[in-house]
Amino acid sequence: MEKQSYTYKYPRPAVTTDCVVFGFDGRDLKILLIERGIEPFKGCWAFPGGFLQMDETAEQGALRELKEETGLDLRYIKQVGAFSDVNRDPRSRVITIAFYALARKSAVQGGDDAARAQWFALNDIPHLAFDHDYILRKTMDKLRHDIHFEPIGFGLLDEQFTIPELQRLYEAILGVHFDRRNFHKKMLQTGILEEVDDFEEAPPSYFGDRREMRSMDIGALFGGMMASEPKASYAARDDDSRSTRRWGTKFRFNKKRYDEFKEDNNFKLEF
Amino acid sequence: MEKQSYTYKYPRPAVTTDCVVFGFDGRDLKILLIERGIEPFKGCWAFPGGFLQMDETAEQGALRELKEETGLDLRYIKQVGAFSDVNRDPRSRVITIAFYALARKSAVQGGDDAARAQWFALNDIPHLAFDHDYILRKTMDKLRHDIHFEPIGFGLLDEQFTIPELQRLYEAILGVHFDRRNFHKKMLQTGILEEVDDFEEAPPSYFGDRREMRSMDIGALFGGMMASEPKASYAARDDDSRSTRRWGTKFRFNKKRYDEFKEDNNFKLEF
DNA sequence: GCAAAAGTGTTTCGTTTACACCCATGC
DNA sequence: GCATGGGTGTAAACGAAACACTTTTGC
Repeated sequence: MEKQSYTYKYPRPAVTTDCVVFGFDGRDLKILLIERGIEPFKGCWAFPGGFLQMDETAEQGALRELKEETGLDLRYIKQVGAFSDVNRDPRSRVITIAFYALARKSAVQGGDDAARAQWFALNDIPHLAFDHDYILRKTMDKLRHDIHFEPIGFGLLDEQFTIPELQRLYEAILGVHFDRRNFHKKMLQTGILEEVDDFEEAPPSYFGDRREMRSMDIGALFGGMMASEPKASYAARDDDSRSTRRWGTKFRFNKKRYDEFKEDNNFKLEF
Repeated sequence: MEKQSYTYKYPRPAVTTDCVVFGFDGRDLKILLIERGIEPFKGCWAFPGGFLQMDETAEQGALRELKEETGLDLRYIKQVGAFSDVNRDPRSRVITIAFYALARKSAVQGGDDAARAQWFALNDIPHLAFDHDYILRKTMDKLRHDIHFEPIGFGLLDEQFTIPELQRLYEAILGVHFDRRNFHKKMLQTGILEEVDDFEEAPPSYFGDRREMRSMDIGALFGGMMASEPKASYAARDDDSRSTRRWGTKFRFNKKRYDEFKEDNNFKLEF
């Protein structure tokens, strides 16, 4: 790699990206941090991130850095905003564009590929490098706000989850407690959840079709109206010796229903 | 003018700011645009904005450019976000940080200091330079969202305003129609408005024809939409001793009450 | 006098909240 | 069988939506 340099007529700030990665282990909301190996703030913890390259958007840059530094290969991030305080980096003028991302439970529990990446529970965050404390506050504000309007929670759970798991997540993010029954009711009322058969690791093709069908039926039922009972008959089905569980019902997020729901509500939805 | 240059080890994108300035003339929501005098997009309309300087935050830069280009001296802007598409500027890699700002009615009607600045009604926006069409869409989305949670409307009206004026503004922003009585009630019960004595410096007929304008405008606007019911008319009884106006009650935004209200509602308020 | 806008109160309806019981599971 | 957590129904309270009449002002 030969040494190059780039010259401009006017001074330019450097531009970096930072990514606040949220994870949820079933109890606490967590954040993925990197221990800095170089000055400034060597030894401090910071968000994964780095300098933006010329051929990538900020989103792409944030995802690339995230992968490089933590091994996490995510798809979806959401911009929090640009942070441009003049002295936020002691070396020189650096503007950062911050994002947040959601990692599924399995990613949180699966080890960290990167040596110096580590998950921290939200109430146990160390003092962070640069203005990352401030960025974190702003990002939390945004997450707490966003979760009321976008199906964010589902990005933090595995594809299949139970309503109580979802509730614990909401409570962890918002720091409040919901009534079990009302939460359950409200979530189902939106119609954006579809029930999933209990078979966690069903043989692919044989049960695959069947699960698909059943999901559609349930979806249609909920979409219709909730006046009375989703008393879906658990009739003759499922005599399986090991899975006679009548609770622990798994659901999954149905994007199609969500989009419809959004339109029906003129894009003003609330969770 | 001496020629200088700045050299960096790695390439850097240029960073600009852009400011979407909203105004409201009593009828339409408007946006302040600048006609570009140079390439690229010479002759096209664009948001006021320009290159960020090294000693100012993005907010400061946006306000500075706004003042330089339009004469508007505002205080408060809100960040929309960074736009970083690789090819959004045909010249080179330029990232922009976009903001929106709110200008009071009087600023809208007061002429534009800058030769090439002009207000455009929202439904009459020309095709804009760069990705400003896209930025505008995103900014509108954000404004429509924000107005439910922050006392944005008041920044677009003069310090004193009537409830119907406020309602027209909300309707212009959100593109919906509210019931007069419910709107009135809801706004008052938030407690963040305080009534202003009628006799306070009513700036006389300088803007006298504004009322006329307004009536006409409203008539035209509602011509097809007034679904129901101003029923019978009643004879005017002029036995009232004082012919002081019994309507046209002015209110003003009470920031202190607003802050209290916000706390009472745990910062989750809705308008 | 007439048209158009502003101000006000009540009823209806739907949503949210509060709350109790029974069933599965694991120890 | 006991503790823990999951699943469901229902009534009360609250807030939002629908809705009519009266007065002021300008012409």
